[in-house]
Amino acid sequence: MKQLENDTNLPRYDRCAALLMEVVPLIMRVIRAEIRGVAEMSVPQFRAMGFLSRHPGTPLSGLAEHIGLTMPTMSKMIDGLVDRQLVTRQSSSSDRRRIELALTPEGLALLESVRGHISVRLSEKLRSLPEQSLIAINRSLGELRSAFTLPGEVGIGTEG
Amino acid sequence: MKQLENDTNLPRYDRCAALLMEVVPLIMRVIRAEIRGVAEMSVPQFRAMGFLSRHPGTPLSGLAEHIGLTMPTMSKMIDGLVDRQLVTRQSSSSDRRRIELALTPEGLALLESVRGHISVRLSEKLRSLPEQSLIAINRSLGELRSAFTLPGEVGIGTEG
DNA sequence: TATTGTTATACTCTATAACTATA
DNA sequence: TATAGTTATAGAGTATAACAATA
Repeated sequence: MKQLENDTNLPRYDRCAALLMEVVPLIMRVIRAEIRGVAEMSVPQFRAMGFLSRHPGTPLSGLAEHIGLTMPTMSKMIDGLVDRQLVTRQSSSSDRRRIELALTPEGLALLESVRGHISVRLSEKLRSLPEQSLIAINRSLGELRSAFTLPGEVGIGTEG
Repeated sequence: MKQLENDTNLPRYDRCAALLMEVVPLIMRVIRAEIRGVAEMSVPQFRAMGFLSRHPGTPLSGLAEHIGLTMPTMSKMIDGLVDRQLVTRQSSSSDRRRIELALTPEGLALLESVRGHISVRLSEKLRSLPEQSLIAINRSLGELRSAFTLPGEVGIGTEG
């Protein structure tokens, strides 16, 4: 079954996939622990706040869709963030069914603080690597981002 | 603030950290969706089975510690896997307080099946990248694995 | 009638505390 | 008394279904 023309690259893909299966959860754990520890917040909450920082005024339905949660789930999540005064929830003047969500200044500050803490923690781990490796890793991560970003989708560090 | 000797590399670390924050959750979602979709299983369940495939006979306490869950949580998780006939739970002959955990043949087959499906799904995403990039990405992932693997810790694709 | 959001309910995953059996 | 594991209970986080308000 490896005779087909398209299969010549499969071992390389397999190797890459196996490495991703191994490395990605390791790094995800660091990120999750930092979000929890610094802000007592789940990853989806953090992603939602990141999205709102880029798209203030987003309605609940749009946010739920972008983050990949149902509206009831997002509604409850926003309840909690509003209670913590990290997010504002305001009826739209043009369509009173809609609510426009945005970060409070405290929410934005917390978001930036968490991002900074994650960056510091990840950098600590990266310090063992030589300069030349970091250059290559940066390029590789940029290519992985292209490969895994669907049109309309966003990442944790940027939009959601 | 960029004049300090030690700071010359900081932007590179920052850039790398920001990319990780963005890329890692994207890939994690693909992996999680595949585990859920193929095996109706959570990521920790999948990791536990991966660990048992490498360390059959592990007691509950050891598994809980390696996966990073409490014993009650692991006990309930194993309940479910035993009910599904993916894991066996057998009292130790030398110390009857302990139970020795292992995969059933069905459990091992499911584990391998899920790994294959994840690999296929990740490979699909990687197909857009040129051969040369894959080589560099493989090298980069290997270095990231080194940087993020603590002694005794394991990855999803290998041990846990 | 369709859309936006909330409430009701339930299930999974997780934890801490209390308990049982064994050492 | 100490250890391995389970049971009891509780709190997030998620979903589907039913509901309310608005268009």
